[in-house]
Amino acid sequence: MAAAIGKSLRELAIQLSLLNHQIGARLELQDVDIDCLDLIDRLGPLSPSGLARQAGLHPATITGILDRLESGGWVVRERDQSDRRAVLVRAQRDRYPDLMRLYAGMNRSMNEIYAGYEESELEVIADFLQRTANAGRGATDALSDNR
Amino acid sequence: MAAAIGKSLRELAIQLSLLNHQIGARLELQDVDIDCLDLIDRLGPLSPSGLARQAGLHPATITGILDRLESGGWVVRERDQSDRRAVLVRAQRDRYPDLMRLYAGMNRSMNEIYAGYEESELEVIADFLQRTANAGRGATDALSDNR
DNA sequence: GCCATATAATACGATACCCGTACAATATGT
DNA sequence: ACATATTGTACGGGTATCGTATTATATGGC
Repeated sequence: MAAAIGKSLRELAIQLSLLNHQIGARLELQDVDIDCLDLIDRLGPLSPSGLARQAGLHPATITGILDRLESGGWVVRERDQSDRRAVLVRAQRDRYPDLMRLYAGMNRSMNEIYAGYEESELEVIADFLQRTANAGRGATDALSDNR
Repeated sequence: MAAAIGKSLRELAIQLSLLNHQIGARLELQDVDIDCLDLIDRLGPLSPSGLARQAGLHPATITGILDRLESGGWVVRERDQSDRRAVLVRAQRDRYPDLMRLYAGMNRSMNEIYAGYEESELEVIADFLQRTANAGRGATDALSDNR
């Protein structure tokens, strides 16, 4: 059973990655841009260097990514009040509908899937996904730390 | 609860994507290369054009990806017997240990997670993941079809 | 307060990637 | 048999990523 989950998980990973790619193409963004936008949205306003650490990318690469995201109106760069060298990147919520429209098909399918489960089962699933995401973060950090 | 799952799912997607990136970097491969290798392994020997369709990429892009995968010994290109224009790409299983070693950390964490669930719960989870992967494929296809 | 050092973000240039087009080889249909 | 379609790849252009250098600001020692 563990093997079946592993298999589905890998399959899920690649499918979500391909979906990400398609959505990125529609918005004239790279897939990594969408990833970064998600990180910015989730981890709140943060600095380019902080984002670089989270995404495991070179700071100079982040500059290019932010240029694209900013010129598309997805984020804004603000001066940090307390440290005038620093920049705070903030997601522009009013741009969200454009993203959600592209996720609409996926969301609809997911709602149908949710409908087929008991609340208690959904709880188990949510917990599992959270644990798995944390495991992914741990494994990623371990790889990037050990050089 | 559905919202919690959606949140965790997005988080999981990005974490797995970042893990993919780290692993790709260790193997001197692009992230998309790993995705393609996975597709080749899962969908069996298939043609470059078939792979291009599955991955939503331009055929010429696939050529470059296969060049990298082949020079690294991850896949081989074989002539198709029945159609001499065509090529069959086959994954090289003897290269798998090198991949698994990089996934070792993630696999260990996953095994710990599995251990915390009943068999019946794992069944629910496996089923959910499979459905979600299918939903992802459907949503991706819908986006790439509609232009 | 002053100066050396550290840190943040980005500009710039080199390398590599992705894709549109062209092309050679082979298959298919009339 | 010959026109057309299809497969895979070579080639060139535009662009992304990253290493390094640079500018601006912060921090710590004296």
